[in-house]
Amino acid sequence: MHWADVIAKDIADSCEKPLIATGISPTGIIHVGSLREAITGESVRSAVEGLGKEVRLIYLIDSFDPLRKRYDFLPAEFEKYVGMPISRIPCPCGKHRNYAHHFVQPFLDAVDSLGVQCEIIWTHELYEEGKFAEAADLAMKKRDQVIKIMTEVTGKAENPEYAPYNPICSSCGRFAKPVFDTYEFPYMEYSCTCGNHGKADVRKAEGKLTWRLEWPAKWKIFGTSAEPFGKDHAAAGGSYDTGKRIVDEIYGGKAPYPIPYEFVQLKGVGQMHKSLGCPVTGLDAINMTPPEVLNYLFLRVNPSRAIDYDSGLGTLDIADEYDRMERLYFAGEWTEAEDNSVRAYVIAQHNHVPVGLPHQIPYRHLVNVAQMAPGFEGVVEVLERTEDLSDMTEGDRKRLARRVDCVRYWLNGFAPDAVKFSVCGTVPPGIELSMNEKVFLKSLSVKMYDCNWDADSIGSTIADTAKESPLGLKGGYGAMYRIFIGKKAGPRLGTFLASMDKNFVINRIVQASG
RNA sequence: GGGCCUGUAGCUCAGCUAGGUAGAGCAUCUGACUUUUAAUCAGGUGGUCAAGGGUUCGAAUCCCUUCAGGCCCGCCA
Repeated sequence: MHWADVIAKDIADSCEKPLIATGISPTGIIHVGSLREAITGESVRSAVEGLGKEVRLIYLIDSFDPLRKRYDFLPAEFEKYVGMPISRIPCPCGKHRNYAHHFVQPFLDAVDSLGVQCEIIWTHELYEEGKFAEAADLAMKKRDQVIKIMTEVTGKAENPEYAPYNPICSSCGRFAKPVFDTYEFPYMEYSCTCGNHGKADVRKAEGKLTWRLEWPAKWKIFGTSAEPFGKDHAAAGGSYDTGKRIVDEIYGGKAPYPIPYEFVQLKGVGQMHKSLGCPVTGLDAINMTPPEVLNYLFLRVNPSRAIDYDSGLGTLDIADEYDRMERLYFAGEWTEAEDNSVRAYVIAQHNHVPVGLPHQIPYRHLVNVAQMAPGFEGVVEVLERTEDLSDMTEGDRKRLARRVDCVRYWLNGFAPDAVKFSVCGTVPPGIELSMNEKVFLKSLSVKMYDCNWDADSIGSTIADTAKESPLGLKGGYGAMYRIFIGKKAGPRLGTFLASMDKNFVINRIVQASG
């Protein structure tokens, strides 16, 4: 059974109306790993839904987290915002409502395009609405017990100064040091490094629970039944362990069914980190991988397995594999070894499996075609030279358009040079042709005048001419690639040349043969 | 120091909570298509399932030990 089905079954068996929670802390640039969490959550949600249960997925944005430091990608003036909640820091680019929005908005768009059906919840709004008041009050009243749990679970030395709740200074807007012994609901005194003393109202957004207390508070508030989280939280003595006891002993609630997952690494680069910029951001991944394929990428392996995200040729492999699974699914026949992947394909649709096999264009082929013609219509034109596209549905066209965009994005920033080509404006300088090659090109140029300008005719004209030459097919093709794109190999010549102007092609051949 | 995860064909991974003769894709090789390159198809090669021990009629699968790699442990998915 696929892992998402196993988890879904457990959840469906133990909850009447399951609620899956997931979230993100948008303190910096969002990376591919964040996508794993969202997709894992949505996959479990749709699998539970498939079992006939009413199920919700909420997406919590930790918009009230403080900015820890001025990251390198932030302008120098952001130094002054360190220590403030990110919902109250201005947007770095000026186009969004605040800092949190700036980093999370593109990601939310991405999540939307992946078909994740979730309710977005902003943590800073929860604080403003006083949703955390009860938890904050309990945590403060039972602070001794909280500290006891912390030391017991983490095995670290007891810290009598441990603050379950951090007030925000009314003067400078940064998190300040709480004064514990005068606490009386709802007011908490504090003294700030800026010299200000004051009182924070825990019913208002005048302070924040620390992460280890906030997480279980969310479980209690929403009644979370399952939640995916990174392995950092899953470590022994980590925040899931402390949260489990906090929610039970302090708040009187229940911990969710845990779905820990391994981190995603970049192939050949290593671990990603939100506070450093990363070479491939979550947005890049979204832009270069079709959404359905990205879903599939995370679904095909167990959450416990680390993923090396390959932004190179691996992107093509995974798209091809996705298409193959799609074909198997609609053919209704596959081997046992493929069972898991076919199921991953189905879950990747989030209960919206197409009614019939979509019109597939091989992804690798698209990489070539996208380089032969501009725009989407241009691509369609080239494709139509060799293939009947009349049976394409509106959905097929949309998918193709999206894939073309992805391929272009990939070609621009991530594709290895080996797959890239562009038609040179003249015979590339430095290209030396042998006498045989020149003779071949000369006789080819003559035949090309009489050749119909379609892929098949061009292909056979070149093949026939090459076979008559001592160069043979291989040598003939090689010469053509060199004079057109300056490389030893390239896309199939028939379709490739057919996408260009006949006179241009002939002129080039004549030019090179002289 | 504590803990989690991983180790199956060159690569990416199924199979491990049904213990019963090792699987898929990619790559590679061969052949077909009277176009051998980067749109197709059909075949083939390829693994003492990290190592050792135990349970069993039988173990990739369950148990123990070891080795290797990755990662986490009051910020981080």
